[in-house]
Order: sequence, then C-alpha cells, then structure tokens
Amino acid sequence: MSQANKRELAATFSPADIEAPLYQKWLDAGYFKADATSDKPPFTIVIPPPNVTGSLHIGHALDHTLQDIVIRMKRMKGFETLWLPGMDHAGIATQNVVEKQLAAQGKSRHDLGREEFIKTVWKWKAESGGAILAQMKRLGDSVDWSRERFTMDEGLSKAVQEIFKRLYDAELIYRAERIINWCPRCLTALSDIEVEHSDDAGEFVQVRYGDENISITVATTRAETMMGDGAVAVHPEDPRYKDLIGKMVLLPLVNRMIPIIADELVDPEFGTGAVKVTGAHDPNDFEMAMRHGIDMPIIMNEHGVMANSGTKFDGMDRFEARKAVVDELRLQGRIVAEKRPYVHAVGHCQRCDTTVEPRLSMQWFVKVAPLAKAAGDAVRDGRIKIEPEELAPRYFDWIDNMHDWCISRQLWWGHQIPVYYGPNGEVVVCGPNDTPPAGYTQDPDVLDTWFSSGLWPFSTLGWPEATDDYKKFYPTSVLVTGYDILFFWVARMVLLGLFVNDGIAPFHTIALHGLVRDRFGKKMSKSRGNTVDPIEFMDKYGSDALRFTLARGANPGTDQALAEEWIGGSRNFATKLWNATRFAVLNGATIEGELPAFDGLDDINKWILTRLDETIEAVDNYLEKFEFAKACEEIYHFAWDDLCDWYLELSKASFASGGESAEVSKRVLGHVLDQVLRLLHPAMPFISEELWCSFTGGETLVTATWPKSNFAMRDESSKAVVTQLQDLVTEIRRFRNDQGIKTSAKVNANFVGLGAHEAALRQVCRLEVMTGVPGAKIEVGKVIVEFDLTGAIDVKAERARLTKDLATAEKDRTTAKVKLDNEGFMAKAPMEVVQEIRTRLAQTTADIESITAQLAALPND
RNA sequence: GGGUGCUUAGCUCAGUGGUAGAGCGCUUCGUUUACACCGAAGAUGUCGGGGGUUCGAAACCCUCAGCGCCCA
Repeated sequence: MSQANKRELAATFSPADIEAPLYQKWLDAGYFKADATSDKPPFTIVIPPPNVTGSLHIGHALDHTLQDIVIRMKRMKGFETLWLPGMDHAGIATQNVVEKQLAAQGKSRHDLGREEFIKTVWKWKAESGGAILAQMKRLGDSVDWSRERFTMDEGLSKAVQEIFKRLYDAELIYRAERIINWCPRCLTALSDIEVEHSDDAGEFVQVRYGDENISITVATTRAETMMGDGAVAVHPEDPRYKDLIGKMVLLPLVNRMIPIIADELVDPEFGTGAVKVTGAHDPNDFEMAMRHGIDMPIIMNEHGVMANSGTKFDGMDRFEARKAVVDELRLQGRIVAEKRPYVHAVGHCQRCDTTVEPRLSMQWFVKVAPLAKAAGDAVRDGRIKIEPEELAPRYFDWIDNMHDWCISRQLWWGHQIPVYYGPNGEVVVCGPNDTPPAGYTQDPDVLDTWFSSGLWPFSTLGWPEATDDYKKFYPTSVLVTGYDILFFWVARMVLLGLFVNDGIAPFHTIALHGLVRDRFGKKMSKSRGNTVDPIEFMDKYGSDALRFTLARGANPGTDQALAEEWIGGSRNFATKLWNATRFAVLNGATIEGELPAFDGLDDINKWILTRLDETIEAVDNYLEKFEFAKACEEIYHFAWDDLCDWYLELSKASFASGGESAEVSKRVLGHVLDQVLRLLHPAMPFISEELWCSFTGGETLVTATWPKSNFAMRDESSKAVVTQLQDLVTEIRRFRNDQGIKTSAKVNANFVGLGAHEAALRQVCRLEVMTGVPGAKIEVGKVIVEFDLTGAIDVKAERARLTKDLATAEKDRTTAKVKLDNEGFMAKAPMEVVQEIRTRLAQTTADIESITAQLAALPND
C-alpha cells in the first residue's frame, strides 16, 4: 500500500468527474487483457455481438452490466478472464441502412454493382458503424479490446467456409426448391423465426368454383392467388364432398379445369370445408400439392406483383389484385359470402414489417434433425445448464420441433455462399483453403447472419486453427443473454458448436435475463413513445447508478420495469457510500496493521463483522447463481442499513472517546469498508474503485482479491445484543418523537438493567446523565429508561403510544394463545415451532403487564 | 388453436408450509460536526375469487376470472 495513492475525496460526489479517467486508467494498465499463456484457470464470456448498425439501448445496458458483474467477480476470484467484444455484420439490417443512404442520392445498389456496393458498406462501417463500442466504454465494460472481432473479419469468414463445407460433406446442408418466407421489399428469403406473426384484419371470402355441371365453394383469405390454383381440396371423410373427390372443376377467371382432391390436412370445420390448393404460394398447399402431384404455377413475381397468370390482373400489386379479383368474382356472381374484417395471423418481415409472401424458390437449407437432437440432448443430459431452468421447456419445445433452416439470403452484404457451379451444372463446395476450378461461378447468395453468429464462441477464438486463445479459452464458460434471442442465436450456437466439437458444448451455462420495460411494466417501443436512453441516464446519474439499478432489478429470466427516479435512488446510494467513506477517513479508519483478534472485540464490532461475513457469503452465492437482484439487495442493505445507519452511528462515541477503543473501531471500520467496496465493485466499478483507492492508497480493485467468507468471524450472540440495542434506540426515538422532543435536543435520562454500550446509546439517542428525579420511563425488554422531563411530559401522547403498544401486544398474545390451545398444533407441530410460540406468549404477556402498569401510573390529563 | 407464466402495499416487484417484505411514492417532524442525493418516526395489504389438503397456506392441489409471453 502506498500512501501516495491516497487522495482526499471531494465534498460532493460527481460521477462525471471520475468515470472517464478511471476507465482510461484501466485500459492503460491493461487489466482487461487476457493472457493465453497464464497458469490461472480460464473464465470466458463472449459478448452477444450487437449489430454494427446499432447503438447502446437499455437492453444492452442490462445485458452488459450483468456480464461485466460476472467477469469482474471472476477476475477478482483469480481466474484468467476473457470477455470478448465484437459486432455482428447484421446482413439485412446493414444492407437496409446503406441502401437507404443510396436512395437519398437517388441510387440503388444495382446502380453500383455488387462489388462497389460491398465496398460502400465497408466504408459505411468504418465511418458510422460500431457507435456502440464507445458507449460500452461509458458503461464500464471490462472487455478485452485487443480481441475485438467482427463477423465479417477474415478469420471468421474462414470459419464460416470451413463449417459450411463440413456440414455439406456430412450431408447436413442441401439445396432444394421449397416454399420459403419471402420479403417482397428486402427481396430475400427469410427463416421461420425472422417472420413475426400478428393478428391482422383481412378478409374472408367464399367463392363458387365450377360450372353448371360441377361446382364447389371454397373459402379463402387470399383470393388473388387463385390464378395459381392447382386443385381444390376437401377432407377425405367429409360427407358433403365425398362424391366430388376425383372430379374436375372449373377454375374461374383463368378458365382452367382443376381436380378436387382429398387430404387429411383440410379442416372440415374451416369455412366451407373446401380449400383452394395454391402450391407455389402457400406452405400448407405446397405440402398437399407435393403429396398429390398437383401443378404449382407461380403467378407472382419477387416484388409481390401479379405476373404470368395470363389474366388482366398481371402487373397489379398483390393487395390491389386481391380487391380486383373479388370485385370481378362478385360481378360474375361467384361470391357466396364475404367477411370483413376477418382477423387472422399474418406474417411480417422482422426487419421492415412488410407482409411476408410464401414463395416457391431454390434455396440452401441446413438439415437440422440430427443437429437439433444433439442440441436438445446436451441440455437434457446436463452438459449445458439453462438458468433459470424454468426457461428450458421453451428451448426444448423449439429445438425438438425445428424445421430445416433456410440459410440462403438474396442479399449482397454477408458471407457469400462458398459453392461454385461448373458449366455443366457441377457443384463444388470450397473450404477456406480450396480454390474453385477455373470457369466456375460462385453462388450469388449470402448466408443468414445467424449462421455466422452461430459460430461466434469459437470463430472469435481462432477456430478452425488450434490457436493459443482457442486452446486456453474454449469452450467458453457462461453465456449471458436475453431470452429473446434464445432461438435466434443461443440455439444455433449450441447446434453448430456441438457439431464442430464432437459433442463438446460451446458453454456450460446459459444465463438468461429478461427485457427492460417501462415503469408500468409495459414493453418499450418507439410507437408507444416510452423508450429511454441509457446514455442520458449515465450523463444524469452516472454509469454506476444505471448499472446498479439494472442489476438490482434483474431476477433470472424475468422482465424488469425501469423508472428514472429509481436510477436516482441508486445515485443516492452511491452518494451515501461516498459520504460514509469520507466520514470513515475523517475518523481515521484504516486497513493497516493486523485486524484485532475477533474474540476480544465488543459486541458492536463483532456484530458488524458477523453481518459482513454473512453478506459476503450471500453475495457470493447469489452471484454464482446469477441472482443479480438478490446480490445487490444484500449489498445495499448491508451498506446502508447495517453499516451507515447503525454501525457508524453506534461507533461515534467510540471514535470520540479516543484511546484503545477508538483504535479498534478504526481498524474494524477500515476492514468492513474495504470488503464492502470489493463486493460492490462488479456492480458499481467506478465509485468503488475511486473510494477504495483514495481510502486505502491501493492501486486498483479490478484485480484485487474477492472477499471470502470466514465463519470464524461470526458471533450469533453479538447479533442478539445489537438487535436489543436497536430496539431500545427505536423505542427511545419513538418516545422522543411522540413527546415532541426535537432530535437535536439533549434529554436527561438513565438506564436501568442495561449492560454495556451505554456511551454508544447516549450518543445515538442524545441522552445526558440524569441527576434529578425521573418524570417518565419506558420499558424495552428488561431495560428501563428513565427520563427527566421536568414534569413536561405529554400525557395524552404517552397514553396513545402505550395504548397502541398494548393493542399490538394483546393481538400477538391472542394469536399465540390460540395456537397453544389447539390440540392438533400441540400434537403435530415441530418442537422448535411450539417453543417459539411459547416464548412469544411469555414475552407478550410480560409486555402487557408492563404496559398496563405504565398506563395506570400516568397522571390524569 | 397449442404451450407457458403471472395476479402480494398507490406503482414496480421479492417472498416454495410457522406473527406479510423491499425500492420508489405518501404523512409528520427535523440542518444532531459523513450525507437534505440526508435523518427519525409513521400510515398503507380479506397476498385475484371460490373450494380443498394441513395443527398451520401468500406458498401445495382443484376450479373460475383477468392479464401477459412464446409457438402455430
């Protein structure tokens, strides 16, 4: 410890003055940099890579705070910690941003051409991307910046090619013509989870197909696709249509004959029980069409505009066509019934909200069945633990029912699919070290962004090379993220991680947290106008205050509400610690020299050390279980209630007295403060560092040792003594309050039956030694306090106070008595419970006696 | 439609069988040499409704109602 580091603390706490310099100090010292050659056990977290287009929102602030808490604690526990930062190239999102900029100049990406467009995106990334990185520094993230990665980096791209080839060789990647989700605005395929369903108002019409010979009425919400119908389907057991199965029926508007087929998929209860089969434009219809060998004409282009139907509707937008088709049918007298609005689930593009169009097209898929089985098993057999475990069923539900994953995207920004086609339709898949044969052309599509982020835990560490980082830090330790990306990202990492690593999971624990919502628990959204800006909060209250508020609200896997004044509350807590430390320093608190022998301490010192040790144990246990809210709660109440409100107050007399007792208190207080600042450091790194360094003269808390519980520093009886002191103080204060005695006023009083700690009590309650005759007394347990109020006692107030106490005591006594009179209770309740109730009965009985006597002794008013 | 969760103080939430808790808010008083971003004292709950199990239920079971989320 060097005296030189000790600093005087400013009279008021100003977060802005300390935070930026401290972060710079940590960077300069290289505390966050992991050492792959270290002998310490590794502890690794990879950050959920934020989109390169993104900026820090309140959800990141929560996610990062929790990760930082874990990583900082582990660092203090002596692990070789690596928290690896980076960003995701975010295919669609980023392409959209750059295209929008081009559009402002009246250009499209096609004007630039693929190569030029990609250059433009990289340029955009260099100039405007990654704003979030600077904001992460603001928050205090102890990430290793020397290992920052980007999913489009060369190394990560090699990992993408490598795994694509391995999956292809294992026949787990295939190309096929399937019906996929298509965004007519982004002009790309989407995977199932990139489609968000909402209940929208549509229309439901019943249309009579056929002519005077055979007719059947079908029900549909998508009349415009009827030009692409290949059949009409009914349920095989439906008696209404039994005779029609196998017959041909006229398709109106296009005047084509189509068959009536029977398929179990048809719900006889839905509409008329007869549905149109449009294989190229509906996923269910596609299944039926495949089963029955039905034609699947494509009558819409990639923009969602009608095309090649051979009707007058060609060239109309799909929604415009829907109306026109129904109008035309109505004219022809073919509309049997219409319902509008008809509310039903409609899919929307996650990125741009455009209504998704099912589209038949050639795409690349991952065959997920064997991979998903392994991913489910890894959690089932405990190789991966999901915290909280209540969320595991959701994981199973999804992973056990996962459809094949469409991984090709018709975009330019992303990892181009490493497949090359020869002049005669040859297909060659190239790994990172392969060269495609001359004259072959590469597949123009790119891969789903989540394909590359699914490799994140190992691609960032150098895989497929066996780098030092990979050997030291892989598999990673725990994954901390929001449950909202459990399917998008977490499940994919498990899937791909197990595949490349022969069943070894990419992490052993998935710690899921919830979403940050507004003060009323409502989801934050731009349309609601209830979003908040974490940067603004950090400016106003400090990063520590924001972090502590978020961590304190973070119960595992559940959403949390956030209101600005709660952050103010955390700032108040920081100020409290600031002032408590100033007070401690003022009174000479120190960490120098041996801590006095525990057994020789008085009750107050034993008590605070006992409470400290209990707090250390609780905080450590909670943090190891990702119970951030409970851990913060423990620290908060220990620091504010036990330390500030009680220990500091009860110790003032000791400090004032000087001598040996003061020396002991100084050393104990120094120890407690040192330890509590260490406990606080992961959650509130800035203020804890500032206070600890200035108080102890030490270099840093970042690499300081994490407190360890020590049962030899506990004494139960001291807790009982201090509890009694607290009761006494509370009752004296209450008496003073009820009697209208100013807090600052000194009152003459004496104690009867009090053992030790009289000086501390007198200090806290502002009582002077009484020489006169007592004018009033109160009884607290076995202790009597006699006051000299020189006859000025407020009898009315005193009677009210005692009457209230009497009522409480009588109620408690009755409760206890009823229990003890209950034969069932006496026969079946455990001994210790019965004993506890007996003690309660005795205590309340004594209280009633004493209060009654006091009431009787009061003069009449 | 299938899952799943929730309903505890004015608000947001802890609390998995033994006298109901926290933060914020509220009322009153108060500048006592750490702190008014503070201190002290105080008020506020048939723990969603009904039924059951149990000596004992906010907690376990059943049921009804309301709200939410995920998936289709």
